[in-house]
Amino acid sequence: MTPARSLDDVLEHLRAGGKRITSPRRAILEALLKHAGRHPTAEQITADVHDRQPDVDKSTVYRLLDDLEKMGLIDHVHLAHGPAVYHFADDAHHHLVCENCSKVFEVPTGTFDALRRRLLANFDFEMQARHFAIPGRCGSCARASTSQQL
Amino acid sequence: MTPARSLDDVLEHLRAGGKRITSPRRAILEALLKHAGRHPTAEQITADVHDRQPDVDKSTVYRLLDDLEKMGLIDHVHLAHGPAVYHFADDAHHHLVCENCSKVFEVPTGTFDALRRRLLANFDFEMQARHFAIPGRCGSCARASTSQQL
DNA sequence: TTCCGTGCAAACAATTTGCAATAGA
DNA sequence: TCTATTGCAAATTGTTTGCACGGAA
Repeated sequence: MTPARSLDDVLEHLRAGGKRITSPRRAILEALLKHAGRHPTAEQITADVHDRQPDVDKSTVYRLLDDLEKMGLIDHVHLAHGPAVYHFADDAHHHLVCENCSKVFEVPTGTFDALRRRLLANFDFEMQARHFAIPGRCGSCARASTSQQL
Repeated sequence: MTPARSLDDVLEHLRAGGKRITSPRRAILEALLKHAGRHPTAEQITADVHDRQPDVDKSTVYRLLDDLEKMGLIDHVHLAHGPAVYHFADDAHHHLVCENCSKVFEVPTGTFDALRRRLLANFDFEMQARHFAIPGRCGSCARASTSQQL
């Protein structure tokens, strides 16, 4: 996957996919790029767009996010609860979410290779955890709480 | 965890927790027990209850499911998409869901021991995957589709 | 001139909540 | 009696959809 991390880059991908370049799309892409490396929700992206263009509707944001995902430029991830978050597809990683403090930790995809092989060998199942975070408890929350198990 | 798989058993747990025994609760528990070993949704349980007592509201079902979970009698699991499913807590296992055919496969919790240890050692993170299924593709769907990767 | 893309409003699914009436203990 | 529990309706959250208008190509 060629990284697509500049506005021109993504616009080019859009054009190549037969999509039109519009002002809402520019604004959404700029917001997305601004959040690169983080995990923005559709709502956060929409809020960002609204700073500049208050009339852009959230449905437009969702529609473009869908398109970008179909084009393989971005991925969505469901954290333990709440809305999906988005990140660039070339920034491949898996996610751990603390169910207590909601912090998100990124781990290299290789971390799951052994499990992936085991599920394939023992259960004939091709794991695909890209879109779902692994929930649990981060170290500091685990130590902070003397309470019962999660 | 003492298995609680008979109506009397669960009623006893409820009483012990200071809860009242009511007719809606009996019906919900009977439906739950009838589905033991499967993965019913709140809606399926409600439908079941309605066969006998059409006036029981789904909010009542949700409220009892919450209570039972707080008491440690049942667990909920989020499959890849759609509603949560419920199963008895003593029937501990993890879930694989095929994103194509939606079939659910149960795997022993031990399957994840190595990953659990690795996440703890490398990332100071206590994995708790009980409430979330691992999505992917089951063998037959993987072989059936000559299409692209998930 | 074509359609694609858009804002708007409404629909959606799953779940939660407020509230007054009811019924267990 | 006394308060937990219930049905009902409405609110919530995150996301999707139908539709007619407007603007990119």
